[in-house]
Amino acid sequence: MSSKSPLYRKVAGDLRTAIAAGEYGSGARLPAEDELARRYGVSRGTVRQALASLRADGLVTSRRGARRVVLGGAPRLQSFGELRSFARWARSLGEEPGGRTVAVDPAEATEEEANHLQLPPGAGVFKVMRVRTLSGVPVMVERSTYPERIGRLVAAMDVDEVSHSRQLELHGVLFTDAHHTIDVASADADDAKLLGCGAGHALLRERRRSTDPAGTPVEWSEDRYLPGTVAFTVHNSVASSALGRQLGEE
Amino acid sequence: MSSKSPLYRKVAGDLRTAIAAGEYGSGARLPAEDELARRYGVSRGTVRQALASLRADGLVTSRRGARRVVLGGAPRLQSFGELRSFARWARSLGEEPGGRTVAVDPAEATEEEANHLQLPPGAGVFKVMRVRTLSGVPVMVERSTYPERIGRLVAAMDVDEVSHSRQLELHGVLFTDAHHTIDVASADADDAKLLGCGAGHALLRERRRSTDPAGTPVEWSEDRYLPGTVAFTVHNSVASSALGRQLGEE
DNA sequence: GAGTGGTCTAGACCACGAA
DNA sequence: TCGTGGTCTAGACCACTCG
Repeated sequence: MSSKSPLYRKVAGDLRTAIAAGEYGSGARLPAEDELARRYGVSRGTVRQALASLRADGLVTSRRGARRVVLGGAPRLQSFGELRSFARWARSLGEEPGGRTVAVDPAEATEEEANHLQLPPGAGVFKVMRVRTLSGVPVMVERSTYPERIGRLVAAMDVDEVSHSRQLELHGVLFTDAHHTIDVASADADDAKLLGCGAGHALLRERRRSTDPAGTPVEWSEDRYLPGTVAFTVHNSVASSALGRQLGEE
Repeated sequence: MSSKSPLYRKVAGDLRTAIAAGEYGSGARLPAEDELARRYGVSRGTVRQALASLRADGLVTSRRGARRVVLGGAPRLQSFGELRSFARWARSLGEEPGGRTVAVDPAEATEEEANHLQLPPGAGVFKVMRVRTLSGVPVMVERSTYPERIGRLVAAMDVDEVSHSRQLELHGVLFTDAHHTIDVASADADDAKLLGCGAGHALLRERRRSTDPAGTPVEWSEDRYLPGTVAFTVHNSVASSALGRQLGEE
């Protein structure tokens, strides 16, 4: 039982489990911070850190003067609570992820690409197109642009490699932050062929810029999903929650 | 200058301003926590609270051992960093929001509605349909379902009232948490007429369940946007960031 | 090895909610 | 009024990064 993970994780994990198990029905009040601190033999600050994480995930409310209340947890689909690769996300839903690389092209970065990857205009990049499947069924076309160093690693991978991000991790390339933009796009000829829909068919589009722990951009990607196969979910709250997430800016 | 807002807000605000003003170029390193604490005459904990908020918004990285790095901030579109009403969001972009109520109907909650609003099956609700405009151009159809008490307040409002949420605030009804699901839907006859598109046209759909500070559901809404008029943006990071946001769960 | 962020403690005072 | 969460302090030790 040697635990190398922080205490607040243990506390948060226990509370998540208890909530998931229905020990606190929807609308029930959580124990007070002091009570939890006593129960776990930790300081109140540590308990608050655990609770902040539940709050960020939209599992509980919190306001001054009243105990925290358990929110009726809707089942999560593609939650943005934490950055996760397609493969890891699929597996967490009990689906079997797949992927096949359709094209790998060295190229010079367009102005937009150079901008997103913070490279000089015309710098060398690798463009990779992949079909992603869930249990064998094509659901998404992924077009990623990588800086040269990373692109080389991707280009060397098997075309049927399921998780590029896993492989890149093994080479010391980490994806730790991402900024996503979601809207609707129209299927082009490639999309239509790969997804088996008509050209011009509307697709759910997610564009993503991922960075490593040092803040260096490592990937610029555009994913197009067949409608009905996935949905994205996000939780939100007004300014001034526990431990000061989110500011407000008016 | 009597400030009733917390200290960490002041610190966070200053840092945001400095970053926005380009005082720390993209990739630059922020001052150390101790340095900021000394500079503002506050404790390190307070500085960390401020920095956690920047982290949550995707403005900076943070990892043990190295100074925080400023991320190249992409311009935000419809950011989910903080819960904001359509009207407030539009104004923050310099657009002029508008809205016209098309229909208000008392009804019995369907099973789905009762579920989302945590009401008994068949409870009385109000269903409200509205067209939302940006600078006079229709961009979205909003179908909201309210519990009876709140629905009555909405039903009593002027059909041209721009911000229902603002009015509800004045009546003591607060929206503090929301859970969003984003996908693609197809325009029905109402959508087509109100948005001026063809029936069957693909729309960007956001479904939302909002709750008040006590965790009581106050609104269940389905918004359908004309593609190209708005996009949603979200920021994300892997587990274990400053002040323990997000857990990970494997 | 020095600097830095991550975790944790043990206090304190205040603002707010509920009884 | 009393319990509760929000804010804040002043320390401490450790794990990690970087020169």
